[in-house]
Amino acid sequence: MLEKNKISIDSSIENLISIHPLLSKSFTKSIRTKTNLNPGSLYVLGVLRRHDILSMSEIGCKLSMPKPHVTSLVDKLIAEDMVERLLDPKDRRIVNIRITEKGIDDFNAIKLEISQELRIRLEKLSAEKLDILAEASKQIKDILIEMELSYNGSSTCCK
Amino acid sequence: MLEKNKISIDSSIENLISIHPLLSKSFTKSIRTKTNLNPGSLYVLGVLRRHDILSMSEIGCKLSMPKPHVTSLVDKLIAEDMVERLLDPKDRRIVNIRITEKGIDDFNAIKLEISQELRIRLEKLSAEKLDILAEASKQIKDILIEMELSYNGSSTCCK
DNA sequence: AATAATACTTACAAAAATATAACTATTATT
DNA sequence: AATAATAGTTATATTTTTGTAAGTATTATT
Repeated sequence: MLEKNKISIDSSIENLISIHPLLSKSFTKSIRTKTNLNPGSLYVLGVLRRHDILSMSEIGCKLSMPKPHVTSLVDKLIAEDMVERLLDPKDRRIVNIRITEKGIDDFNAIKLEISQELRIRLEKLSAEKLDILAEASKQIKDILIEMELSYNGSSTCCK
Repeated sequence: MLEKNKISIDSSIENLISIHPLLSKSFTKSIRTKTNLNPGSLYVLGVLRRHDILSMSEIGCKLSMPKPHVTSLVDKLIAEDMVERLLDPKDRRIVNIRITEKGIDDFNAIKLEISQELRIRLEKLSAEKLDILAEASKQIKDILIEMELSYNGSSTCCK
């Protein structure tokens, strides 16, 4: 590991640790007040929006949630017809969860709702900063998703 | 509002909504397993690390926490000598909280602890991606902190 | 001077997340 | 065939967070 890379890693960690509670502030409260889903169920819906189909274990792994919690969150989403259970024909122990059309529509609507306050604050930024934010947020999202995938494949997750 | 800005805002929101649970996954679990602070207390410590002194109301505002919760989280930090109460000489209703030297040291140590897993994953990234991540995360942090401040000044917060 | 508003605390209830153990059904190993 | 391992569920307890109401001390308003 090069010295230059170490510096990049250190400052990335420093920045990401600061970003986390700031984003949390932006979204968690709106999820509670503006939707009838709890935050956990919405995160499950979000990860299914990205992957379409995941087993119960994979969901728990990707969101670092204990399995029993995943069960209860998925139960709520099923009650709302946002996701559905599919039995895996190759291994009948596995329960695959797929997001439904309604789930996709609802998720998009919820995203609009919970981002209203953030949108108001973003509208006050300069055009230049908005450009920077759009580009930087895309880069971080892509890298985190890439890491999520590689992490998932390792032995430390979904053991 | 220009059409170009709208597009930047929409895609920023889309990206930030995806980033949030991915970061949450990275940190929340390590906070529980590797520290004896609950996540809330650590967020309070983090915001005090950035601002040095804040009143109880300001802390609650910046972290979108109900006041009674702030009281209990600050109590825990005081018990650990990480922060201290200061009476405001100009308005004796106000309780200002200041991070101590020990609080700063502890926070830095905790940051190292809770970022270990993330560090392992970051080390697998290419040098090019690490550069991008370091730069992008700094840009986002700066913009979110700038918004935090302006948000704080508006009438919608700390009412 | 009396009243209202503010900052904070205390007390309590409820929602959400976490952790653990026990259990069923299925698949893999021996 | 017997045993072990895996995927998921159920049940239960604990921690963390949220929300609300009431109360104290102080400051601002009238």
